[in-house]
Amino acid sequence: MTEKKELILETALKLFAEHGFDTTPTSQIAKEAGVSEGLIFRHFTNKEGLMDAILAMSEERMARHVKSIVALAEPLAKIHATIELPVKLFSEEREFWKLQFSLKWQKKYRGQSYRPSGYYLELVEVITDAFRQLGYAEPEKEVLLLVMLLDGLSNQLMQQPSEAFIEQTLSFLKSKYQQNKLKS
Amino acid sequence: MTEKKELILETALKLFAEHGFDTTPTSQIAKEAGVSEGLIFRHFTNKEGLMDAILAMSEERMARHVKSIVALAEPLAKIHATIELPVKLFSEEREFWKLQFSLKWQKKYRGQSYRPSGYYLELVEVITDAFRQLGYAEPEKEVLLLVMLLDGLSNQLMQQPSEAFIEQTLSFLKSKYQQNKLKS
DNA sequence: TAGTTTTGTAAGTGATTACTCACTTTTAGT
DNA sequence: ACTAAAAGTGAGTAATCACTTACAAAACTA
Repeated sequence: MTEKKELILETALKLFAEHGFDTTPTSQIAKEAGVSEGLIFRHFTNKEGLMDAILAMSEERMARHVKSIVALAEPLAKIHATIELPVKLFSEEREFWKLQFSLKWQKKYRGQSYRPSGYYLELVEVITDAFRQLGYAEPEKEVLLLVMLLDGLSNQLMQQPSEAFIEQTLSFLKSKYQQNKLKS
Repeated sequence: MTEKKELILETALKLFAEHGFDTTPTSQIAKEAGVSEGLIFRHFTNKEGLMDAILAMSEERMARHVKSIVALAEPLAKIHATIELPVKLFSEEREFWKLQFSLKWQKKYRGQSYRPSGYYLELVEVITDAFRQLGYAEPEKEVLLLVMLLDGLSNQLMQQPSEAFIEQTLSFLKSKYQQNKLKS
């Protein structure tokens, strides 16, 4: 990976997240990266290839996070770590995950490059088990509920809320999942 | 509203929901509507004007639903009706709401045409009150949680789940909000 | 029915776009 | 140092796009 190739990737990520894939011309990417437009196509074949390369980074990054959650011993700790996941993703690589989430709604990337990754499925399994261990009556449904909740949380995070809001929301969510709670 | 004008709106809605705003050429809209391309601009000035006209319909439709929820007497009934809202929206006008939700992620329509409508704010107020009446300790936070949950549910509904899945999920969600539950 | 407005069309137009190509420069292996 | 491959450039190009314009048909109004 040459320096300029990496620069193209970073710039494209930034611009795609900011303006969207379709509304970001390759000419602009080249210009802001300080690179000839032709180089983009030398390295990534076409515009979609550029997007695919960006998407490929997603798997790796998500893998790190999922691994660290799976490694936790306590089932409750796993659930709490999962709740924190969206916030962590957005604080680390805001542009990247913004793009990632917006893609879910685009037909082109549904079912193709953006299919649920293996790590996502692993996380679901692990959390299902965590709910089971905690004595929840319907662990599969609880996971679905948690997934929906985190989707919604990501939605909130898109709007750049304050640190205080995030803190508050997070602890409220966690308070919903505690040892001494009803598990009907 | 002439027949052809309405035809343009319907066709544009369908295509925008299917392929996205930026990736749907006005030429295709005209072609599928069986209308000359120029007529689109006669009626809606430009492509964005067409989108705005579609968006304008959103307020009216949402208004109907919110009004019927607000009219309910029991606070718990209000909450359950709110839970059912996304499913109702998607079953009635799938394409329309798909477009609506995908717009949230597009910079162009965040904060502009797609700002939280008055009806949304009214619903939030009403549901906050419902939670308060039910004795929940932090009604404002409960509403936020419910909003996130329904965002996530809408996400699920995008993937065209089975009737059985919807039924199951809905009743599970409702079971989380019941009179005899903990209200910490 | 004459006149005016509205609705509709077909054929453009200039700008923009993703992508190519012929070419030069840099890098790396021997 | 020689050479071949890889990295990089910049000037195209064909296609597509949103939008315009000149004009005709239809619908309303008097």
